Amino acid sequence: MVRTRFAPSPSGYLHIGGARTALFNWLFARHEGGKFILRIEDTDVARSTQASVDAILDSLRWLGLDWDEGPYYQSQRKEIYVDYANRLLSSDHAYRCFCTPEELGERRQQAQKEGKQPKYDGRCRNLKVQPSHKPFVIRFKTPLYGTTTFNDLVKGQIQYNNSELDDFIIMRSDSTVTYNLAVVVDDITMSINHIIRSDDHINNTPRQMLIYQALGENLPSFAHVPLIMGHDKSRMSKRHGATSISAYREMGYLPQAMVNYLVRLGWSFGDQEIFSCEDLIRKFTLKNVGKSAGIFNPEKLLWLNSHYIKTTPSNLLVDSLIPFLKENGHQNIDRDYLSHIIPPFQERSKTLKDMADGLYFYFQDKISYDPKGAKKFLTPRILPILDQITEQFKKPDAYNRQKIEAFFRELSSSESISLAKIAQAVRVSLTGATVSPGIFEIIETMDNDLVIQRLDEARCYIKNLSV
RNA sequence: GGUCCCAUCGUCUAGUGGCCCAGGACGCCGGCCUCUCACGCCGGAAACGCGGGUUCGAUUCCCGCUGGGACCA
Repeated sequence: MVRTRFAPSPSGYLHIGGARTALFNWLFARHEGGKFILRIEDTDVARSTQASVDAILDSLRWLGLDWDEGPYYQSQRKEIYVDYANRLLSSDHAYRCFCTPEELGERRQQAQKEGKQPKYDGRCRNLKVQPSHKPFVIRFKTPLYGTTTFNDLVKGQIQYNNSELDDFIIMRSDSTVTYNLAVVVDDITMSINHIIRSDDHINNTPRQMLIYQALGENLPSFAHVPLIMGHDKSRMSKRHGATSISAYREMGYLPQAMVNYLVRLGWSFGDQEIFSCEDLIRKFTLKNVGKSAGIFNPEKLLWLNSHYIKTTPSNLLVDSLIPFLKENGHQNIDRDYLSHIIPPFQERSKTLKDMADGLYFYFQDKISYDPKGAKKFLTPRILPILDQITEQFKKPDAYNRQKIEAFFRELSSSESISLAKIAQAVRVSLTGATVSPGIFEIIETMDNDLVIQRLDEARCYIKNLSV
């Protein structure tokens, strides 16, 4: 059975790149009917926080990436790592090194001066007599000759000369183990057989393979997916703007949009752009993952978001939307009513935030007029028209879209005034703005009393102008 | 500096020797629709980094260069 894992270190929010790695692992596991395991790499105590763990788990759930096991925490597995380090020591695949950091620093400088590789010179590799009370680190005994080769599921054949690899440290003098050992021990003990991770780990792979071999374990398959870059082709960081999943959530993006965007950045299925989750699980294979790094493109993400806002049934959108309305100060929103009024907004909102902002006039007691709009459209000339419209809407059966439109068109011809002028005047009266969804739809969905009230207010406004 | 990875429109990509004077999508430009703004629809500009091979024929295979990136130091 396929077993994949996502192993973030909890030193901040889940970022775009990490989310995509998690997504690929999840999709691969789901596609293959395998398991997806979550592991928290929190060995760096100084930078790891519980708040980060919570944030990461929260973002994964939001994206819909559920895990089958874990989260396991590296910080709780220290004895296991030490045990494995000792095994390597006793099987002569590792050795104690007593060189001090100062000595190593000197030798490195010396080597650089002579134009040599600044790698460890293997001085303690075959020590006859070991000092008894000096601190030591444990180094892995890397083969001096030969090559380490693997067939990466994304990149293809990759080969390293073992002579290029030095005797790297697997356990520090304070008995904490280094990254390469911890990862391998975790992946072995958690039976991970497909390691899908970002390609900045490629150079670690041969060292990790050597540890697997020294331990007599079967090698997993490796798949290194390219990194996501910022617009300037450098690795994504804060200075490229919003990079965390939670930031996009707060800006009003939908998880489906995020997933769809992320998966298409580096993976493709012919010319298809839109994928449902089920579709992705069915179609996802590593063979279709591209080899080259991709640049994060916020415009395309925004387009996908607007697509999903448009196509998601309104009743399924309200729960995600309500927090944004609350954020804008609107409380006690009726879900059914909300679901009833948002369809025209779905057509023209790029984010849930946009939508919440656009809906304000439904929920705000007092609206203020856009100055330019009021000046241009709320004129004495339009007053008698607004009077007639107000009268019409006092009739209970007037609030039907077809009837509203028919009435407006009649007015337009009988009063010899363009429909645009009438519509804009009513728009400003009801919404305060010159931009909104179709005015007939607004009248139809807005509370009848509120329509009358706003029209009254607009008429008062015009009357006061002429005084 | 060493090791490794990568290279099709501005961006994401399709393309696995002839179907490609290169297809789709975002963005951009123009038009249509129209009560405003959007949506939608139609149309347009826009790419195979360079140089050698291999081949009857290379975007597609091989080599070199250049460029970008990652890791280590």
